[in-house]
Amino acid sequence: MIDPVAPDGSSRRQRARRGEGDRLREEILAAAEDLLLETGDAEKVSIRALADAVGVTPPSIYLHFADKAALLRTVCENRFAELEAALVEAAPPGEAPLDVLRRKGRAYVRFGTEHPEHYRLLFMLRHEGGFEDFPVGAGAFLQLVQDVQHYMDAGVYAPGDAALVATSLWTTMHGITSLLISLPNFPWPDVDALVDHTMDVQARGLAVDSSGQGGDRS
Amino acid sequence: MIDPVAPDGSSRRQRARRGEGDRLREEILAAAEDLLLETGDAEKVSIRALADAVGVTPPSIYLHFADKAALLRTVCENRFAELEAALVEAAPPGEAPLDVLRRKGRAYVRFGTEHPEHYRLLFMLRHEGGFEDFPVGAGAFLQLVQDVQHYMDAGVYAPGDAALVATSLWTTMHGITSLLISLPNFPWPDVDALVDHTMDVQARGLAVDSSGQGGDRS
DNA sequence: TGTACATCAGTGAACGCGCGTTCACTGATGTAC
DNA sequence: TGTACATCAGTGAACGCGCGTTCACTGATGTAC
Repeated sequence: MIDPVAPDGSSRRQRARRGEGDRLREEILAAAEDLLLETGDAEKVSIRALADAVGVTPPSIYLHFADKAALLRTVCENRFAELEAALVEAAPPGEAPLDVLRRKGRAYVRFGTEHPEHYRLLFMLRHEGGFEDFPVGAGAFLQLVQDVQHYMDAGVYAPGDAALVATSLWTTMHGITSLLISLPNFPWPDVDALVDHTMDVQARGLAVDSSGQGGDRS
Repeated sequence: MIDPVAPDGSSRRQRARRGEGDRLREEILAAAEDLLLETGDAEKVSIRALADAVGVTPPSIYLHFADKAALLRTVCENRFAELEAALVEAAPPGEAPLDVLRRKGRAYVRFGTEHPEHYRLLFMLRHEGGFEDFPVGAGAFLQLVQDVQHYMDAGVYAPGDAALVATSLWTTMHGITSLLISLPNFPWPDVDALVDHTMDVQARGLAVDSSGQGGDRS
């Protein structure tokens, strides 16, 4: 028996048993997540780096993914699911609308600052596809639209275009998150204070009693 | 005299006269802007592509820029100056505060959607530096802080932390701009309507008469 | 219980590519005498 | 006015690198007889 250590010291992975080939697939995906977190640079996630991290040769990756794009798409989907779960978990049902907004806002921004390169992959690179490319993300967005509609129907928000309002809320949260990621050394105020302030301003602006005009004018 | 056309058909640039070496520098910068616009991909702006676009060999670039990073930094600075000019021009002095917000918001978003890869270079890639890296950008931001402070002093906005409010306004505009760039095929509402709505909500949320609490609670 | 064989999870070497950058050089341009 | 020469704007060839991907292969694992 030969020690499974290559001459250069990098450890070589034990071969999966028959029928357990899918194990490598999961290991590759896990390594991609780790690499994104460790290097903080989506460009460093190369086929070769992944193979090295898992302890396997580059061609092995192609046993489990058609190409690099397919691999990254899978990583995206997993992260999207995690983001959606974080948002659902952040606001237990039955809470006051304004608190929901704050909580979800904070959770969204936290997700981005804790996994900056995952967030970059999801929302800061160019994605040509529309909704259909991100079924999970679409679900989370439609949930937000429904929430807004619900608040409008309940008389908490002024009546208006729920999709427009939801889009505005989402882009607002994204603005904070993505600039924190891109310009980490900008003289930021306290992040929670920024999120809370921004959400409060939005909440006041959307509330029925905030103006005599009743919703936006478009 | 030999025709200045290479065998492959690409045109070769006429050599600058003595003392006019800086002309190439300007041509390189112009080519970088063009390449960003045409390809829509900041990664395509390579030393080789630039040299080719200008009609020169790659080493010539190094006569005018220390390295690629220095070149891109110069491109950034130029674009920043243009963004700042667009913002100043968008809102002539003496206008009503709410209109100023709308106009500047629209101008900011338009700058981004018209020059997406320039915008990406400025705000969607990771920049390690703080204010000092972008003196022009810092100027534009401080201007915004002053505007907000001015509106607070004048009783238009509720009193509060002007820097916090300015940061919130900026991240809000950035959120719309950058998501439009990253996800062009998302089912966006009308962009102007989105900007106006978002700015109106912010304006209402910031106005003195929007709540009994008087400003943010932080 | 023993052996031939099909299957499956990988390997090893190589492909062509584009990249940033360096180095020794060339040849036109202007200047001094 | 003519010529030698310094200067300056570039060239041409090459460096080493890491990348995604392909291809023919190997060798351990389980199964059929």
